[in-house]
Amino acid sequence: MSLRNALFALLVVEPMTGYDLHKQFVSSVGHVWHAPDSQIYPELKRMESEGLLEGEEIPWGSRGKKRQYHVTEEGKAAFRNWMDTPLEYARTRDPAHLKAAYMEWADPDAARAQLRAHIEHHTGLLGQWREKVKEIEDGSSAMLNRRLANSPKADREKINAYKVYTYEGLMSQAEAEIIWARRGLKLIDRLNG
Amino acid sequence: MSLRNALFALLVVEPMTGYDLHKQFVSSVGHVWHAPDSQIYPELKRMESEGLLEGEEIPWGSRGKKRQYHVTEEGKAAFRNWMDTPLEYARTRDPAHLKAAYMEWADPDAARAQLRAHIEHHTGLLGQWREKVKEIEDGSSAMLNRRLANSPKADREKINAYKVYTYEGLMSQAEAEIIWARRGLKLIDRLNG
DNA sequence: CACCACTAACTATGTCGATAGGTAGTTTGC
DNA sequence: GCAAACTACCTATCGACATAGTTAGTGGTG
Repeated sequence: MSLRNALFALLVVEPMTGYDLHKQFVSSVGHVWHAPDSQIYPELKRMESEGLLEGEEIPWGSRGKKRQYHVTEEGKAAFRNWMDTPLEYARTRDPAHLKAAYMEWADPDAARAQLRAHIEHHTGLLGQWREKVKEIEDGSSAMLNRRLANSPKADREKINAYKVYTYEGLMSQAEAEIIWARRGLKLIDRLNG
Repeated sequence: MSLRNALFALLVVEPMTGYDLHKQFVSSVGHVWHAPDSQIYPELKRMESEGLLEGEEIPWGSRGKKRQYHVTEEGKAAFRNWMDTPLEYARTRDPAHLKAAYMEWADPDAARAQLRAHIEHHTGLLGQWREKVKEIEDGSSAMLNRRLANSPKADREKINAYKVYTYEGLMSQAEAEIIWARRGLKLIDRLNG
């Protein structure tokens, strides 16, 4: 159900094609919800058939065409409804911590490599997110600027603030992972004297 | 593939039935990897057919019977191989942060309720994990004691240390989420002052 | 004008996981 | 002595995701 609402979040800003949405899933929303295009296209059709979206054929070049979707009132209501409904929490499935719990089975060097990869992975994410926050703060994000332009003035501060707030949350997750993995490296050293 | 390795992690300690494993997935391993019994039973069969496990019919009561699985050498090799192979990181799918990113669409009170639920959820987990760490530290966990008894003396310190280390990682994740959600509550107040 | 990257959309297959059942025997407690 | 709870195992269905394709038109570069 979250894919659907990620699509809503993008489409309430401005009408888009499946391909446009797909690109957003690579960059912006992709940071909190990833989806391949093979999931996006069928979901758009389903949403249209349920009356939550409306698609419009628009020409592209001389012979080409594309389908642009916009959110109906019913769709907006569904999105707001999801926003106002508390989440159900999925039970954990965390391969990195699963592995860590049984690390005595690993070769110490492989375990070190694993933790170093964990650090690298989260350092990479951290870098990306810092960039994103910077973009928001100095207003250089095209998507966000369109979103701000299409929104009532009163909402603009909120839109920025919640975006930054979200990225800060992701960043503190990543920082926690990095600290944890560094402690793990020390632990491996200690246990393998 | 992680379900398979979670099963290995339990079965290398001692032979178990599907039902025993299922119970472990509710309590111990379930904290890092959840699985319903409807996934466990077929996976055990698959692993047996691949020669990674061997099942043995043992009587239970007068007419009942159960199937106890133990890991073959091939299975142990497969587990060690997984332990020594770096993880591939799945792209994020985080409904809580997805929602937070578009919180201007929510009713402020609903958003507050959401964040309070987030705090409660993670506070609950934190409590469970603190308990688990205590159990490990004062040696009152039955499963862990069997595992320690079946392990070479040299490994016992490692087994305990990696378990505690894992729970500490989970705990710092939960703490980060709680801090983030508290900041969110303040932010909502400020923006809707 | 050929080439290539990009835009646009879609399909097909397989696994994973959630959910919700069903059957049969066993043990415990009142 | 029987109901309830637990042990044990299994199936069936559905949606979510990953992966890997296919087809067709567009726009820019050498």
